[in-house]
Amino acid sequence: MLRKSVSLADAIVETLKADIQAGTILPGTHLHQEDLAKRFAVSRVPVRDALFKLSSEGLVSIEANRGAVVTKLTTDQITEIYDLRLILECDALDRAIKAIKNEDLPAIRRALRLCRLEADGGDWRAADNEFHRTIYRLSGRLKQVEIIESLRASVQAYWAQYSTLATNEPHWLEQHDALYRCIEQRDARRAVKLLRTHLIEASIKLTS
Amino acid sequence: MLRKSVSLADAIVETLKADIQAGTILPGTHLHQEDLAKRFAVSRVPVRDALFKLSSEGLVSIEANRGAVVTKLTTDQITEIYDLRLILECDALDRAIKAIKNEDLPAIRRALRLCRLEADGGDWRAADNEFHRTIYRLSGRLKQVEIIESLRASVQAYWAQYSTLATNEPHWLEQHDALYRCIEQRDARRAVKLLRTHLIEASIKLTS
DNA sequence: TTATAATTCAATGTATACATTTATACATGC
DNA sequence: GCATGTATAAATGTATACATTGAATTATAA
Repeated sequence: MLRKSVSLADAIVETLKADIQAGTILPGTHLHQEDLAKRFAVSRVPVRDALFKLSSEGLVSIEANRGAVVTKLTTDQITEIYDLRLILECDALDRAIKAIKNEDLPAIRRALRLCRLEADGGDWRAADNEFHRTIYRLSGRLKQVEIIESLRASVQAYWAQYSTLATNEPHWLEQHDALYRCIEQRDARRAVKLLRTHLIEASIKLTS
Repeated sequence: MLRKSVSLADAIVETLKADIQAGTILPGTHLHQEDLAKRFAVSRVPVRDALFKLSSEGLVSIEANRGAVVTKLTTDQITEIYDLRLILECDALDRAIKAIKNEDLPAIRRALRLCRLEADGGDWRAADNEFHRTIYRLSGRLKQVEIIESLRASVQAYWAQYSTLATNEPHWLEQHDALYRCIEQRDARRAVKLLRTHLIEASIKLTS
């Protein structure tokens, strides 16, 4: 259950993050230190460390003397996050395309292939994240990518109900393909436009 | 030395943050848990909590089993942060002006007065932060404001050498006044343009 | 009955003690 | 002389025990 990565706290972070994003632990759930310590068979100390780290990514909200709660977002907050993603991801994509080299393309193609592979049944959300992260990283803006990752992680839980990409959003795969073609041709303008549409669609779907 | 806010960890966070941003503790400094515990006359536990919280704001970087270091930024990283601030703050300002009501103006004027008051000798950076925060909050985008605050805090330490605003940047006060007038007249376009200039100037000054 | 105050219990916050990891110094081999 | 390996010290990671806070419950008074 708990494969020790480097510290117990990190392992707990990974496990809880997966649970939250998979919808196993729902937003609003109170996370008792004692319970978690029992579940992972560790003391409360690494559990506390883990909760702090999760709070830094915005996945849980900690209130002094009152414990941690899995962050619950209103539709307004989800909209805000998607607006922020729109700004930051479009900028990162634009910069990435302007900085990209031919030798970077195979990595993107690989991520793209993984998306198709995981589209139904598999963990398509993780694959989707990996695809976008791979691209954004090429912008060289690590802080920006970090913030984007955090924002993406925050809304991840609210996609939990859509277990398969293929049945729910069949055209998303085509959008990914189209995005790749734009990147290949260094057509930043069109790529950004695609991403914009992609994100707006997602935002609407999630808040209605 | 340590006025207990709500938890010891929070009090330590406040103190260390002030030290880092004032330049008392320089970027790159290694923060030993034991030393800090001794300094604040507490155990290592709240110190660890505090370090985690500071890391979530990006002020310190933690590596497993290797401790915490006050985040040291390259000029490229500072530039990146200012680019991000440019995007996020301009957007927040635009939204704020479009949402602002007449009853919100006194609070801004008060913050503006404080800026003039602290311009030489006093803590002008805190006053400046408060001024901008007051405005941005009116956008109703709390997550965005939070990210902006975090980014502002990250570069704060690098302004430590400029102890007084009045002697170093006399025209900043006028820029603040001008910004307020734009807000008063709901001239979002011009306000954003001013802020843009303001931030670009700051970025250049800090990275050259 | 309702409101308020005291009590109790459960949760988090903190301290101390132990375990593990990392880095330094020194020794040993080639 | 340089590289490798081992031993030692110092730091962080973790466990256990205690202190404090907050919430629920009961008791009391109006």
